[in-house]
Amino acid sequence: MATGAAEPKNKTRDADRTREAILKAAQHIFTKKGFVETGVRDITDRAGVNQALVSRYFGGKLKLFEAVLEKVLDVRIVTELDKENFGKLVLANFILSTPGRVNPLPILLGAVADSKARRIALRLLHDRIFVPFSVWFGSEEAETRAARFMIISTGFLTYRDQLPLPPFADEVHPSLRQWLEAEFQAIVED
Amino acid sequence: MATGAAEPKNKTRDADRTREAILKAAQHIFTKKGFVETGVRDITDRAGVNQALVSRYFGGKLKLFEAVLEKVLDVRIVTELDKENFGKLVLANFILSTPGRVNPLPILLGAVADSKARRIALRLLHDRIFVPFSVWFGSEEAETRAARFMIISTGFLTYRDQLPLPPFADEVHPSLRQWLEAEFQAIVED
DNA sequence: TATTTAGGTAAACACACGTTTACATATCGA
DNA sequence: TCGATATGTAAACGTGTGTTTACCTAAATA
Repeated sequence: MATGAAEPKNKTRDADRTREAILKAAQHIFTKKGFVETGVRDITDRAGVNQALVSRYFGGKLKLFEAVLEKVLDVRIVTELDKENFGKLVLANFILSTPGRVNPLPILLGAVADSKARRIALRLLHDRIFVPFSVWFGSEEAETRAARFMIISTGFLTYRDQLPLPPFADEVHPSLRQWLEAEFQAIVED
Repeated sequence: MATGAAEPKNKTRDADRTREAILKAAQHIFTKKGFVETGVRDITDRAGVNQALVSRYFGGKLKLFEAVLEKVLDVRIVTELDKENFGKLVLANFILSTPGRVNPLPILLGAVADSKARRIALRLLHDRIFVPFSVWFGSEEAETRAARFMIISTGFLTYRDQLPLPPFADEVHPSLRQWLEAEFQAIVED
């Protein structure tokens, strides 16, 4: 009761509302626990709906995962960047959490352990993140720059969320945060 | 037949040899498929032994995973480093594969999706890698440097092994390799 | 209001997988 | 040689989990 912000049960029957509730709950739990350790019942319990509705409305857990990714992967973020403040902007908008904006990378990374989910995540990662960033970086060594972005993002998020070693006792250590920002900035400058 | 280098069946009964065969097969498959997608039967089939022997000799899949990590995590590599050639040495000995030496990081990273396996991997990662590296780095910002090492290693290996995007068509692109080496070198220099 | 249909539910199903059990047999000491 | 023990095996077991089924009921339609 005190733990989660579970959705209240639908009193009136409304398929669209139910679908949205499932999507929202799924996004939350996939982010938190990863694809493999997230059960369909975890999602439907949180959404306050019946377990069968995941298969009915989305065609199964895997398709639901794909639907969550499609919903969350918003590439417009690339257009909001500028090379002057790339490091700061990326860190604020893409790596650290921002209220109102969902960071898709943790969900994507939560799929690497499952071969089927990974295939889906990989396709979206390529089309919605890697390619747009490559294009945005422009000509010289664009793919290498995009790879550097992916490597640092992936490494940092995995380290922070899955491998809580020092210096992550409470939050990101200032010196590490500073390094991160410089790393991202260097991608567009070096 | 043509695919794997499966162990031949033990003709003579020898518990030690069997244990070794299981460890060797487990190391191979854990590295290749990760903890979650590796089945006990996958391991025992490759080792050419009965499936029950994993539980009998190691106490279960999780304990076997721990035994593989214990066997593979060799910290002596830290003592072989020097700050002059840190980037080159780390890249050669710790990131890229070296014949005869097993890189423990992919096995460790293959456990992040499973909460129980992750706990084991995290403990060993801390004790056998993070702390030794921190100590080796020495005084100033040692933990931040160790974190940078972890982030870049983790990001690169995840990217290369789990998310094969460009520029990884065949092997590591030279410009990316060059960047990686410089990143590692900068950890001890900046 | 009577009928149909879409939305929702509980239970059962199917399958995968780690583990345990009961049994077989090679090895070795007395 | 002859038990005793260690080693190995096949089969069954228990459980977790995604999915399907059969059924129920509120909402919509005429």
